[in-house]
Amino acid sequence: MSVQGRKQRERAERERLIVATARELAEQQSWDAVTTRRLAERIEYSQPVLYSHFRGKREIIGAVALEGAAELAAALRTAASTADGLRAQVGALAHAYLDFAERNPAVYDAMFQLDGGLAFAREDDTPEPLKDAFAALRETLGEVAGDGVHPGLFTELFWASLHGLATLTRAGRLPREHAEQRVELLVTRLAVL
Amino acid sequence: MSVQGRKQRERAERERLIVATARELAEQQSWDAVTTRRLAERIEYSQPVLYSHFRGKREIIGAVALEGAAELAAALRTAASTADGLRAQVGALAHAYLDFAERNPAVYDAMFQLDGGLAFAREDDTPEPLKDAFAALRETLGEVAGDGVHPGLFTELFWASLHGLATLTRAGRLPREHAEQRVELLVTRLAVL
DNA sequence: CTCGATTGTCTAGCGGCGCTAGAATCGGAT
DNA sequence: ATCCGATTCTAGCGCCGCTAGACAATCGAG
Repeated sequence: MSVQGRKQRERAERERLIVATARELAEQQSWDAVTTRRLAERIEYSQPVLYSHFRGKREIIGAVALEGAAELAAALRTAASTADGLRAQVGALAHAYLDFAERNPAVYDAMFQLDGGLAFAREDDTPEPLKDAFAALRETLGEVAGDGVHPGLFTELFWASLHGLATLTRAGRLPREHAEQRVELLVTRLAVL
Repeated sequence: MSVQGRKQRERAERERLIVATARELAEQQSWDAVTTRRLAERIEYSQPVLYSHFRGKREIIGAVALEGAAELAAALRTAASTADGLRAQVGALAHAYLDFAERNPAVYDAMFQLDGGLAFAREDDTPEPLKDAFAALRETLGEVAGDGVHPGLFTELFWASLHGLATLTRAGRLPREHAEQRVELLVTRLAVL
């Protein structure tokens, strides 16, 4: 009865291959270059095979986004736990966030710029990895929200600021030159230490 | 000799029509709905006419973006000049910015999310309206940067925060519910009053 | 062991996209 | 009235996301 099992494993493996290949192609060239034809060619299957795993291109982007969210959450927790003292922790958290966006631009786009068909904001059906990445931010930032300020709300604001810095920098709207100073200013001003 | 003049005017008029129609269609439906075919049909010319005014779709988006930048700059200046006191001015500025993004989502996308082929960051060839919108922010925000903080850098950070709030809210990533409180918190914490 | 049914994969094609070459038409100057 | 240059259009290229239907491989029942 292990025949079915083997098939299932092979199928799951192929799904991982699709997601990994899409991500790779997006990082190498851009999401525009990730067409169903090229993706199919790279995994050495025909186009329709993609549609037996995902409803369409959106869902593939969504899968990359979820993978990215899990990695981001882990990176944030590592950064926060490595630093000593509140101030350093918040700084490390912010840097880790911006580093992630800078080093994985395509994944970051999949998460926050493209339509990956992922639900949000409605508490219930937001995918777990995304909630967890937010939770990772909140664990540290909740400590510096200040008296009488809701930790969740404070985290949302801090996150939005990071997101703005990340996207505007990457789009060439903000010179990379003083990126460091902007982060420092953000941490100093927003966090109550 | 006014024949040439009339033709030039008609041509300029048609160009305005193209930009206005693209903007309208984008706001009504979405930028995805703005295809060269549909756009051509709405202005009652054939597709290639669009290419006698713009290099391609990107440039049309860029034209909408520039129009939007000029409007945003004006809205920001009006807001700042209407309020009394530094604190109120900064608050009004922030609200005006977010209102603009909320009320003109397609235009905002043209400016900051889509590729309109506009240069940035390199001081020299950034289009005038964009520099001016940034200048409008700086005029007010420069007053509250705080001692020893470069006004331009402070403005960049404040702008990035607003941009983050605008995009994440519009994408449904942040609940609209406490939007007001987030802005208040941003103003209170970032600005040195 | 055979043979129909089920499952999996592929070929081929649909409608729509941005963009362009070359035909057709128009309008002012001679 | 006729020509010629500018303007506009028709038609079509190569690509996109997606899917119907043909075909092959695999499995379970007789």
